[in-house]
Amino acid sequence: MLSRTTEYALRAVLYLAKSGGRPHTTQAIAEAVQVPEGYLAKVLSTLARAGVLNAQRGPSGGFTLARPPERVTMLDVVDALDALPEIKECPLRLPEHTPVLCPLHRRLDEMVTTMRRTLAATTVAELLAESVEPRACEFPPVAKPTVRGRG
Amino acid sequence: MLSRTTEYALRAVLYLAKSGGRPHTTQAIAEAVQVPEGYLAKVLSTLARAGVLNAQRGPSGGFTLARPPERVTMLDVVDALDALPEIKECPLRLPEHTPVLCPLHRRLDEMVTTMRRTLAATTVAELLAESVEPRACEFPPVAKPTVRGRG
DNA sequence: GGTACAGCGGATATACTTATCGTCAAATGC
DNA sequence: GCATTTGACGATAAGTATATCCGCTGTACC
Repeated sequence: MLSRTTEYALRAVLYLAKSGGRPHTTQAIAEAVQVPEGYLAKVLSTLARAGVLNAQRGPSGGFTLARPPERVTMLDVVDALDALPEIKECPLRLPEHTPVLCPLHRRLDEMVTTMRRTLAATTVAELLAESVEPRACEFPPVAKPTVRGRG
Repeated sequence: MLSRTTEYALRAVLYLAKSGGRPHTTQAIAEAVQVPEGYLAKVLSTLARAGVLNAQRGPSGGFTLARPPERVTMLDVVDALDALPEIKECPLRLPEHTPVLCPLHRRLDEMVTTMRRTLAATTVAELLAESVEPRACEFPPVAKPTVRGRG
């Protein structure tokens, strides 16, 4: 339903929110949330461009949340990527379906709207708070001392 | 959100429901609902295999609805293709996320469930009934065109 | 049986999403 | 300045959804 890319982005944002304010590198996030590092790099860049994350280069750099978790919604993340379609006209472009959509596309539009509302109503902070009980959305331990370089 | 294939399928089913019980060929449907004929052929086959349509070969053959429109829901069509994901476990497969999902995926699962309910609650017959006229309670912001087609 | 119609199924092409890789540019510390 | 860290960006590959093509099979009618 939501793309894999969006799933990755949500996981990454949640991880950053949970891990406090200091920057985390792409590599660290990728290992923690189990997402291909090279691909995650692009996703994180997109989130930074959209203003959801801050990017900091150089030693002890990385990504941080651009706002406190209470002010980042799931919709912010979803919209940063490409996300939800707007159904504002019938794909057939029949004149009689504008501006009032035909019943089929009215239904579909309503579903999208409902999703938007749900996403907009849920902040990252809420997700974190809920995850205290039952057991948190823990991310796998990063036990392995990594060798530099990719892969 | 829903795939293009699903959109095609919904249009085709709606067309068949609207056009009465006699068989319609792939070509006729494709022209009517503006979908690439070769591709639609596969979609219609899938719908027939799923029991939503009946297929009849030979002269004056084609596709018909397998049940009266009152007993075909949008969900029947969507499910016939591949459609909505089931989010029954966290993609990270963390044991502590089963059987209770983490808050993130619980939200996503709820959204899918809501969509399913909406789709299941809407029959093809309802869509047809509504498409006769825009509902009285709706006031399009633009002057109404004189001629009105069907939806 | 023969012929025309229309769906069936496999092979192939195109487009978009997802993933990988290499090179560059900015930040930090010496 | 120079070396190192780390994100930015572009090119490319792999995978999946979408679309096209063509020969085959079942059906109706004569």
